[in-house]
Amino acid sequence: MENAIISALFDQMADIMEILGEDRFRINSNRKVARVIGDIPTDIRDLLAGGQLAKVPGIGKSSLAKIEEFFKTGAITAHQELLKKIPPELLELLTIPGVGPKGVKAVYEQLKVTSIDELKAVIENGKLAGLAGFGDKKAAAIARGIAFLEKSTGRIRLDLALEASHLVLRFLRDITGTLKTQTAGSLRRCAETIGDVDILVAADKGKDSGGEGGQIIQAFTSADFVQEVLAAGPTKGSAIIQTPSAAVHVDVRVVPQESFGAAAQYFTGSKEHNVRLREIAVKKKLKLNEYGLFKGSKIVAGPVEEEIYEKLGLDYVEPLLREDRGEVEAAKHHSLPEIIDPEDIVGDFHMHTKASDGNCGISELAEAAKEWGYEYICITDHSRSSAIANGLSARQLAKEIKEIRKINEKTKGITILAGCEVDILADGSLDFDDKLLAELDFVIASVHSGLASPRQKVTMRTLKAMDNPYVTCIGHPTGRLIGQREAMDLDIAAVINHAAQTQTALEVNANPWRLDLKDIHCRMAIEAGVKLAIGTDAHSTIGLGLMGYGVATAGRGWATKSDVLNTLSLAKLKSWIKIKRPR
DNA sequence: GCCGTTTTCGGCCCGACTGTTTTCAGTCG
Repeated sequence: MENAIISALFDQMADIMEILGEDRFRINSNRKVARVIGDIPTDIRDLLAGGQLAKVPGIGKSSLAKIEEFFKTGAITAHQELLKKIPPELLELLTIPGVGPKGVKAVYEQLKVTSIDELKAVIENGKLAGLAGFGDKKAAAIARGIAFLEKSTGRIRLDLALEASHLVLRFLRDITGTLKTQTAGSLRRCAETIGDVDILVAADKGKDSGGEGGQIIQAFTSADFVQEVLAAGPTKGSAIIQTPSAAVHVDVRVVPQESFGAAAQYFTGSKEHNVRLREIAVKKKLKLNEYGLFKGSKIVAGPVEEEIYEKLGLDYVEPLLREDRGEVEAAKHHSLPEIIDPEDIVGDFHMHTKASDGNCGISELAEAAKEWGYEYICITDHSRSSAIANGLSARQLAKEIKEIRKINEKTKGITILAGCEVDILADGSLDFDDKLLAELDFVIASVHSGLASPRQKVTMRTLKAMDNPYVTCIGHPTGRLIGQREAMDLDIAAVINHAAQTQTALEVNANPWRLDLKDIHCRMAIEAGVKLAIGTDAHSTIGLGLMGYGVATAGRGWATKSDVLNTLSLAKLKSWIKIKRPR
């Protein structure tokens, strides 16, 4: 699938045009095309052939022609023409924090710098500081930016960002002058990775430099956990903080209480969602910024986030949906989904005990799950081929099933289902025979080997597994590990179609390393009528607490309660599973 | 380059912080 490649080409065209100083609106158009293509879950080659690509907002005639050209020739002429104008290595300079297109242009034209190493050299020999518009401080800031880039791993996982936010929130709430706090940005939207953690503080006199704002930022930037201060003004502080698990970039913004809702809206983003809202505001002769929605100088909405949407003639959009993926139109036409809430979840389908690679027993998990208010859980230890995870043999699984039944009889207040995370083998067959699988209440089938195999192979294995009447669900369907391992090259459209045909659920693995299916694939599955099964893949009682990440990912895919299997009562769940099985 | 419930042409979102500046450009989100 070439979506990612084409998206990157459009982004690169925008980068080069920025360095060349071309028209910013045309640059933005290319950026938008790149983003829109990146958000499309299916092969755009198919959409192009079917004529649907021309209808996608943001992709106009010119971009469509470029995409067609790419599929015909494997390249885009306009892109190659742009590449002739600058050395391609120059683009890496744009990744340095503090260096933008103008800076790149200046160092290239005046100092012949084309790489990060060459940039380091002109910082050291003082030539950069001598450049017009630069200076000692700016050179030092760029040196810090390079150092940060070299040690940073880029965007961080959701759980690490959440940990950092808790640390900072606890600190800020104890400061005099803090009236309210709120997480914003991509963390509030539960994006799968987080660039920096945004935290909002409501304070009196936040806009005055001598007021609470300055004091709050000062307290934040001098806190023990702060490793490096990147910026500190009266209303905004930016710092790298050290948590027990990671170094995290945190931005704190202080706003007056009367602007808190507008600021929450503004800083939650996404940027693209906000642009859409501000466009609507302009059409209504209003102005929207982080201090409020204004008619002239009069504030129309500000303290409460919901009112911003209301006054713009929109239904309230949940943060999870704010990605400019059709939610603004839906809010206008009152057709937003009522997305799933963590409270809707009544069970967890995916967990491991110490029989395979977990570290607690069946009863312990059941007792812990009761605390979550669940009606049922399903024990799903690994099968024999997952040797590295101490997978169970057929005999061991048969024994575990008996043990689960016995413990279930003694356990009050929750039902323990017998399941297994059975390996999908290289030929698409399963690790256990149907006779044993038929003993289980719930079967997750997962690919754990050969993830780098060609598209046809990994797709075939997954489709074949779904044909098995005892397979309830495909576990972590794409196999990705965020920031560590690429997803399998799965034909996701084929998998979703087959899941719909075979009454097989697709897992949303809630582990923040996985979040698999991811949001846009969840949405595609839902549109095809496929049920999602959210599982924590817990290896301990603590792991049961990961459910929220999975629920958020499904919500980002526009999932409602009825799209998710583990919102069903036990009786309804059982009859759903039965439909596929032989009578 | 894209788009149209004020437009098929003429617009296109908004502000904070920094550093290098005598009033603002660049970068970021």
